[in-house]
Amino acid sequence: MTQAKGLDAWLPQKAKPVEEVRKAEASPAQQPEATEEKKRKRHVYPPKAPDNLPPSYFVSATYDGRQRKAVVKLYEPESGNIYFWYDNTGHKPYCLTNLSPHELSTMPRVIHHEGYDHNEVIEIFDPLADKTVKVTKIITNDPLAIGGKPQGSIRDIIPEDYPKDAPRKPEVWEAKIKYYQSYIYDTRYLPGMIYQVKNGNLVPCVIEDAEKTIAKLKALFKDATAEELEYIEEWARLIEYPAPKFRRAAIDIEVYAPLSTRVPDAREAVYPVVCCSLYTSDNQKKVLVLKRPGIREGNYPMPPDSKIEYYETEETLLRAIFDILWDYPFILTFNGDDFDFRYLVHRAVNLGMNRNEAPIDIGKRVCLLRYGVHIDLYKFFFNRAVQIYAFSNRYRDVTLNDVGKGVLGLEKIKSEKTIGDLSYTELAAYCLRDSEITYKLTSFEDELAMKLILVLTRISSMPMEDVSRQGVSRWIRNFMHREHRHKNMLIPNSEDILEKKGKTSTTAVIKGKKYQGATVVDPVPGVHFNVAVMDFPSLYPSIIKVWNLGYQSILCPHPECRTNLVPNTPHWVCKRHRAMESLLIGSLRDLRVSWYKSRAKDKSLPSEQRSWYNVAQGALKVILNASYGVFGAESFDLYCPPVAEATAAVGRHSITQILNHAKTVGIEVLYGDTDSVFLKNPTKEQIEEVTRFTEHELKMGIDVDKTYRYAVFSSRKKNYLGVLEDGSVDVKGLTGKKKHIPIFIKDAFNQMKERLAQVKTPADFEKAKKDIADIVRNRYMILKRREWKDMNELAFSVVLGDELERYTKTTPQHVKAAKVLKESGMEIRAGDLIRFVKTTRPPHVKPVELTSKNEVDVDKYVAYLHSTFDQVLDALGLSFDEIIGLTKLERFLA
DNA sequence: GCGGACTGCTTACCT
DNA sequence: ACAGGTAAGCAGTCCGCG
Repeated sequence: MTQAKGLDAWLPQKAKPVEEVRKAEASPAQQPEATEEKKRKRHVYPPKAPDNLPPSYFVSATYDGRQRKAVVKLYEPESGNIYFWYDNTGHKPYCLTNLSPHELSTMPRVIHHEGYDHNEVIEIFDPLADKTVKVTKIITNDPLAIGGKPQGSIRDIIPEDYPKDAPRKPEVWEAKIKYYQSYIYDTRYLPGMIYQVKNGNLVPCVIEDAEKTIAKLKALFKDATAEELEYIEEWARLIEYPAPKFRRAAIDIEVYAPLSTRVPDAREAVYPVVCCSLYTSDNQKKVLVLKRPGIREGNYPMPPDSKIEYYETEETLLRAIFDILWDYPFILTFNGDDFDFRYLVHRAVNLGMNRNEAPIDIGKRVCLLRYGVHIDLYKFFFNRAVQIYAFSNRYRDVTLNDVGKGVLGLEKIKSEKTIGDLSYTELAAYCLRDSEITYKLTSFEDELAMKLILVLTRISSMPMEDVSRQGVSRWIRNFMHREHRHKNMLIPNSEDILEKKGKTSTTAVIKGKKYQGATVVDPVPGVHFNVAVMDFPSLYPSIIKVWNLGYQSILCPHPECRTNLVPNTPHWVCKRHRAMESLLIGSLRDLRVSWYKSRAKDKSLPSEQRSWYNVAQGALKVILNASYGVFGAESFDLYCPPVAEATAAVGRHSITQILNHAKTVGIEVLYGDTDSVFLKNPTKEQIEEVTRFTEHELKMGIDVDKTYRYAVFSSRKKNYLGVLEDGSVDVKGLTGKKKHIPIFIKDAFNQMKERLAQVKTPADFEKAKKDIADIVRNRYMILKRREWKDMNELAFSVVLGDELERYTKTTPQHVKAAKVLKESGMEIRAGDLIRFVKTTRPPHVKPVELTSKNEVDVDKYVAYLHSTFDQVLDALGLSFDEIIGLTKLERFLA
């Protein structure tokens, strides 16, 4: 390890002027102005890292087919450039097999394979067999020789050519790992971390400030074993090291299309690219526009300090765009994988340009850049885990408009016209807004999104391109794979885990599920004052830690472990060895709970640092929340159903124990779900008793998460309303909060919510009840008199979960409405939000746009209002029918 | 032929 | 392509009813 120099410039904790810290060793970034000649050259030869490169971030790794080497993309933040460092360790692609070298020598298609290099016998620990074994390592000169070709890959040849009557099954391991991942694991390089090139070698930088913090933080974990502490330290290093400023550009293109209802096909690229906007971290706001006959300039207002550049031909426009892609180390798009970049490449080819002029590599699903890192924010914001935990559901439709609105409060420019009808300034403003939103999605809250991607890059050991596109199960798989390689453990094949450890033994409550999940306690209906909510922080990760769960440890081969049973299951857990997953997940959990959660809230820290800790704890939350689920997901490479089942079983056992204990010490439990219990008006001693009991009996921490001034329960599970001491209101599961209901009803619900927030004592309720009755009566009258302002208020908005033609079993209302829209010429796709109104005449639904006031089925809306409010009203002792003035007889008849 | 009881499908939510 | 549990509304089916 070497000491970093000149790093202070991008340490968030020390904002010194750049000049002050710039060291005498000149940065290689100071390149002379590129001439046309040089520009063309760099299109062929990307910038190679010099023998000595100042501290730079490992942002990506890939395989260079021409040089047959792994290549690392390094981002040097002072110059803002990317440098390519080519492997100099001689690392080669390989896979493992149980066949002996002798057996391999009888397989000509393997040993005479054009990519085959040699083989050697190695010793490795087999986690399923729980012993060290000898396997043969097949080394090749080309990753494609192992796998990836449609036919003739070694991983396919071995099972094909091995004698069928042989006594054992031929096995091939680790043949599906991408080569650059294999390279990253074996070299122990950590993507996202800081490296220097010294005399041609890539060496890690040590950041003293971060190391000091790590040393300090380690002291907090007094109960941790030495092994656990090592893991905690490694995770902490990945998170404590500083982030750079990311020099980046958001881009967006517009394509001329004769029909406004259809998106131009990116593979055909028949229409011209007419516009490209650029919004960058160095404050460029630029729009490149194609000159076309008959287009007015117009005078649509452009943002100040933005500028328009006109291009006479499409070729020159495309070249200018490609130059941008050679300039910026990070390029942001919204759906660039599927549209912008694909279109640009095909369009360039259609125009007769040389394919290599476009610095874009097109894959099946992704488009990567030859030079920098392309981050497609559509993919990142589409990620469910990111959507829920990192952006707390602030958007729901993954469109630029909706994400921009939900996260930034910034929307697209609305326009009724088609691209061809816009004046130059209208087009430019429209296009620029799109890249502005795209850029700001990464800059808001102190660059939260970029930092999140960086932290996830480090945790998962994946290139930034991959981490921003792939799901949480890939992140988890990759850090587990990394750990296997670091410990010289064979990475088992999924089928072998399943075969050895088997399936599940409990019965799920829900038909079609694989095993039984969490317990939900029946709520005690009514209004309850002073409710303490106690919960286990990260229950499932804690269980995985405390119970030593992992695919190796569950149902292990040792006889003496068979008595170590998981409650309510026939599964036992290993007592001999610590499972790797238990260590990885447990240490990550402890670090989040004992360090990052509180640091993110620590007001004594500078705000930049607090925001960094907030990013970190959010990233850990995303991963921890998924860390149990992945074991029950077939798509996960270390899929092991008994592990998932055991985790859930211990969870049920834990909450049940608390319930029973609370009963014996006389605490009333009002409700509980998975990892929480709601206690009615508990004394301090009672809370202490519950805490003591769980820590002692269950070996897990529990705390009071929040206390409600009062909470309202109906008899429905996962449905309640709680008012916190500061007057803020938690609404859980109630229809009034669901996003598909008409605003007309939601508004009334929110009025009620606000009124309930005012209630402080049981006595306050009487007045509140009258006001709530008024709110309901008012809505009812508006409906009956058809006095609503706008049809949009009555629209239900439901997401079309699947393509229209795939609804074969039933035709739900939103599908009926979607079909009507399709008839009228609209393009309807899975994921679209369908807005419809309930009408009196069959088929009883109509898209909002097509509905007039007199068609509305008012009674249906009254019924919906009724059911929405009933969830709260019965607990308050109110009746919807009485509020709207029905007599007892009328109610009986109704 | 109609209506109620029932099951299944679909979406949105909770942890 | 992380899991299971719950609520709600509607679509579709079955069965009884002289």
